[in-house]
Amino acid sequence: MPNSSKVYISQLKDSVGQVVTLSGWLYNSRASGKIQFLIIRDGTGLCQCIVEKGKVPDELFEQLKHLGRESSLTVTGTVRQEARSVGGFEMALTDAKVVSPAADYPITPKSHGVDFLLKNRHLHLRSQRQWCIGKIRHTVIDAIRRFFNDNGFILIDTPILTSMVGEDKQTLFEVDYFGSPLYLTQTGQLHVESAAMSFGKVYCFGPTFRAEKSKTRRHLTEFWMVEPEVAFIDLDGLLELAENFVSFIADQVLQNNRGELETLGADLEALEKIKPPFYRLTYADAGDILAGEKAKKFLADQLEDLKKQKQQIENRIAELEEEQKGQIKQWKRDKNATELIELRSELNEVETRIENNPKHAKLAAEFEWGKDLGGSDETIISQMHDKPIFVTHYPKEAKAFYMKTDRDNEKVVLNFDLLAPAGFGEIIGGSVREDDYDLLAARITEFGLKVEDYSWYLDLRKYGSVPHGGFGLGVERTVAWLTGERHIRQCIPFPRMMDRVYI
RNA sequence: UCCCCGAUAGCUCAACUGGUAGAGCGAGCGGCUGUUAACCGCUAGGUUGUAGGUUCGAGUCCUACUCGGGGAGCCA
Repeated sequence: MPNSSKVYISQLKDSVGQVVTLSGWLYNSRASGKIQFLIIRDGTGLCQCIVEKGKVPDELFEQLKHLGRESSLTVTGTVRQEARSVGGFEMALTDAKVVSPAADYPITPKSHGVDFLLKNRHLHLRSQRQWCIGKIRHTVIDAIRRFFNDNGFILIDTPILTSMVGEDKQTLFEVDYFGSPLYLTQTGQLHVESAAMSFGKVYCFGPTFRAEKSKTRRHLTEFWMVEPEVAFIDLDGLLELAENFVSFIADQVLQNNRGELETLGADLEALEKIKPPFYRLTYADAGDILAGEKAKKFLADQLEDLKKQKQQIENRIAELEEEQKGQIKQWKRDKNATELIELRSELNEVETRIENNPKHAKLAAEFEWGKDLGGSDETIISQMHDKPIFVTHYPKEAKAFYMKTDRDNEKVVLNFDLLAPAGFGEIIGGSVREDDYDLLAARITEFGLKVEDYSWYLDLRKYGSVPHGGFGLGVERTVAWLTGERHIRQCIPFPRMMDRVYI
């Protein structure tokens, strides 16, 4: 290569008019006789490269014409502004060197099923959608650390191997630790509480493990969670912290990843709305909504809507199928076939929702004070709002032993869940912790746990106990919500699901 | 643990009430000087998840199993 400077695609705007060199992979290519369009990705973005016959050696022209997707290569050319090109810039090639040719790359620019993509996860990470999500996940994690670091919180690394049972032993992964059982942590909370008594404001951030047998789009067995814990704070203080925190994350993503959000088709307008204050409901309020006319009407309207949608899709399918039977041009026939495939998959989804709607309505109508809110209940509440919703003061019996009883109403605890709007559901769970030694010891016993096993945890209530609390935010759920990705398994590079680990 | 749905070409999907498997994409070859998941022509590509059953005949019906998807419970 001649003396051209090496640049990244993200910096092309500073190189207009100059001859530069890019290194990357062939994302896609189109040939049109004497001109070729190569889309190259280098990790920072996409760039269209123009290869004109006569401007490069004939041999190279032919080589590039037959180069497979995801071949690695280095290209040199002149950068120019070009509105028609992805990213707004393109490169007129004068030279290129294939580093390593690739053939038969399994992932094509057309649609693929989830199973296929997960089996090819190591390659799928290269595709646009995963790349955008990965960049946003990076911003989310960076925002999480920055928010706490800039607000006087100290990072505490809690153990991954633990003997403590935070919530329920059945949902823990057991590990053989030199002959005796130990568990993969499902929360750093208990440990982080002790650190809060030293530093005041702390947080832990790491992977967490749940052996829940949940096969849904919002579950992973291994996921990342950040858990702040603050001494001398009450429920209102926690809610305020949580809404500022979540708003900051959303704002950072909007500032740094607008392009990625657009590529993903995220709802930017909805994201702009994520600003304090969030909605505040008590568990009792939520119950009234669920069991009342409002939710009933909401779900009935939704069902009507879905049925209308279904009818429309079916009509269109019938129309197209009729057309396919007649005498039509081949290209029209192919186009219809593509549309039919899309419509059928849409229809499938709408039908599932129609099927689930009455079930969810029934569960909501059967709301009974004392039970925890179900996943579908949270979805309904979430769908009824356009901003995140706090649900507070759950019944004591539905929640963990460490949550502080409301001194004004002994039946409920000072806890909260934060539900993301538009049907995404829970992204945060948190509470004020029981800080009274005797009450906590009694709760431990009530839960069938041994007080001896929690002696160090109880010590925190023995030596200078203070009101304190915290919460846990799920990174993947947050990323899924912000990006509009329907399944959280797309929001972690290498997802672990129940009975299912690919690479 | 329970409920619903599915498995057909490398991928995404068709095949009306049982009649002998077809598109698009991808791959290969050719055409086209501005393409945007380009387009056009040709070629190759299948023991219809496995095992059994009903039938003159099974991708289609029945049974069991395997694998996958969605949801409930539980949760971030």
